[in-house]
Amino acid sequence: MRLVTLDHAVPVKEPIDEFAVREPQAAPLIGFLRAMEFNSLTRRAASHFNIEDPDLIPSDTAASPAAAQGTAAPAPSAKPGGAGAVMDRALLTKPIDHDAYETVTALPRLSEWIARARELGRVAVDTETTSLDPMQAGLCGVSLAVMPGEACYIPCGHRAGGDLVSSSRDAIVQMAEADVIAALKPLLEDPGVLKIAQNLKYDYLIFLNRGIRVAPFDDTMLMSYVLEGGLHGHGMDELSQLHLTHTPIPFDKVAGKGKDKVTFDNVALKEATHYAAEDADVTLRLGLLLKPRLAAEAKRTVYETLERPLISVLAEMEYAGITIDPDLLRRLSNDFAQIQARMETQIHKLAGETFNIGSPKQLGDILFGKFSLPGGRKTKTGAWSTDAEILDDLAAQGHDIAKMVLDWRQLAKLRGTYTDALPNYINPRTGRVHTSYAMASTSTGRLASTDPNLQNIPIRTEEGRRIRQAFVSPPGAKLISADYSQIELRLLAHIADIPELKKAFAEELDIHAMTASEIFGVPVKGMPAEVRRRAKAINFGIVYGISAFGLANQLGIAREEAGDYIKKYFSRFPGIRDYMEETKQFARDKGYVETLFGRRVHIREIRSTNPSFRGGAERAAINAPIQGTAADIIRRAMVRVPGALAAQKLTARMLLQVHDELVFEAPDAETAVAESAIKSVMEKAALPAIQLSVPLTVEVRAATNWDAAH
DNA sequence: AGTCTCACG
DNA sequence: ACGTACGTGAGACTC
Repeated sequence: MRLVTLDHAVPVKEPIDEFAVREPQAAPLIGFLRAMEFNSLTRRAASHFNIEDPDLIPSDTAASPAAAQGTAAPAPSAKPGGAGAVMDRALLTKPIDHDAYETVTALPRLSEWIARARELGRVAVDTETTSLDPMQAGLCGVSLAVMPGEACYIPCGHRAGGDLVSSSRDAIVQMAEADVIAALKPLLEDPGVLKIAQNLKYDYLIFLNRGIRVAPFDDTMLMSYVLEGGLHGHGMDELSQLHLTHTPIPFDKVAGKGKDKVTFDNVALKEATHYAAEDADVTLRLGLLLKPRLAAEAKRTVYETLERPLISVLAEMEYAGITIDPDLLRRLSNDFAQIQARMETQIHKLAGETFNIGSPKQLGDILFGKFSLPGGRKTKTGAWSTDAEILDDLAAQGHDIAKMVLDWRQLAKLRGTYTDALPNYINPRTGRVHTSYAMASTSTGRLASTDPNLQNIPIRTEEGRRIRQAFVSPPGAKLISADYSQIELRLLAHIADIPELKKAFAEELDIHAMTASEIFGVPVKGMPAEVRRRAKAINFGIVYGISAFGLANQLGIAREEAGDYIKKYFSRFPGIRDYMEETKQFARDKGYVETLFGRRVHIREIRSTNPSFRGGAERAAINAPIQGTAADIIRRAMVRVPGALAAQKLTARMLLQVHDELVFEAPDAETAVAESAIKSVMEKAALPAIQLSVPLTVEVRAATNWDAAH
């Protein structure tokens, strides 16, 4: 296997595969114990994180026939465990002793810990900071764990010493941050030392902001996500409870809560050590426990190709951030506010009284109480529902107040969530907006974006698109948007193996028009827009696990009519019904479904006796392989794009991911070359693991703002 | 803290 | 008879 360095990688001086000792044919339980025994404590446990092609790693997904295709390298041969000690469950669950943790306050002791990590070839790492935002956080200290129960905390930014203050100077006994960073950098970048962390992306950014690119690494949160996604959350406290039957010290316990809450730099060193070292200790134990399970449960490829390499890719994206134009947003907000004010006067006039339009309760009371308008529906808590669907109906019946409330609401949404909120996210140091991607929060393998959410920036209305225009490129550069065309329907055609759909995509036909033509018997040429619209809704519905109720609701037609459409669809494409039935059965049997790449999505309520819950679970089971495979494919593209750009000496940077779209920033002179490189990587992203029977098509465009580029 | 509504794919 | 289109996150209001 050839190991190469990527853009931000350090040279691999001793490429040892920590999995190399795994016995390929070991039965799951035996394999688990063996792997635990041999893998966990081998010296020099470097992992090949810097591989050029994520598919060039040993096969472990034989259970997933499709995913096994592309695994080129043979399974590694067994080799002796070497210095590996036996790591048994007793050691991993040995009681936590907070007093056994060391507070490291000077370089000689820190050097000892670093040497110990080097000897073992691995170390668990955790950072304590002053903020959940890693782009603004101050560093309070770093904790390390080398063996279960053997952990330390290295404070370097505390303001409260507690007992650990120097009596002569009343200063806190701690190393300077610069000295800690300088001492840790060689360790954290040492290719021969595996760094284990919980939600590493956070710590990666803390270190990246201080000039360190951590590598190689493992992430316990992501191991858990791959093994047990959909079954439970993947936070450290939950994992500790679940796997170690240990409840870590709650953060509130050391930092307080409510008005007494302080930042971690104000926590006294002794308590800080208890808390921080415990986190590293627990993380190490979780890593030693979960890592062997990845191989034993044939999920190693998913972890190593779709999760682990994405950590640094996402961290670099978040680090880069994106420029927004606050002046444009302010002008928009003012425009919207003026229009809203006029609407408000009108609405109150029609209502015959002033009330808070933003209060669903008050609005419901006016519409359905005071005026007794028809079409009232109650929410599950018994209040009048006033959502857009209800108001649309009222507006269609000629109730102008409903239309006005709808328009008012749209502007309120745009102001509250976007024009007024986004400027507050501009980082004062970088002048840019740095979202955070949650890697383990969805059941399907999608990412989620928070603080702010940049995956739901408006696009569907003209007013909304004006907000998108505020996402801009810096002078001399362009934004490049690249998005997969119809990726989920293409994957449906492949996965359910529907000849007509595959042919339509091969010929790049209008898929919704073709569907309409097939089920309604209307020629594509001269097709009324309404017919195509209905077919489009059906196509979406299929991907969502269609129901007559849902389709009827979406199209505003009778359930019987919707049922007829579905019946027609299934008789025209019987493979779709087969896929749905087989997928439901698979989920019932196994409790999970899988993507083409072997990502497992557990479906918790698939055997529920509650028909409503079970129905929901069945639709989720139908949708997950499609949505999840699309998520896997764009993850693969994201892992490869930075290397592909660097290989052409391009400085273009990936900034955002919006499920089927990637947004880049590139110097003007680079845009054409970058566009074609990006398109090429994205369209080939399923290869070589999966040879899809439909083409993947990516549309790319460059402009000075996101709206124009999309 | 829970509910409702609505922004996105 | 039942209640659902799949997956998210944020802001305002309410209690």
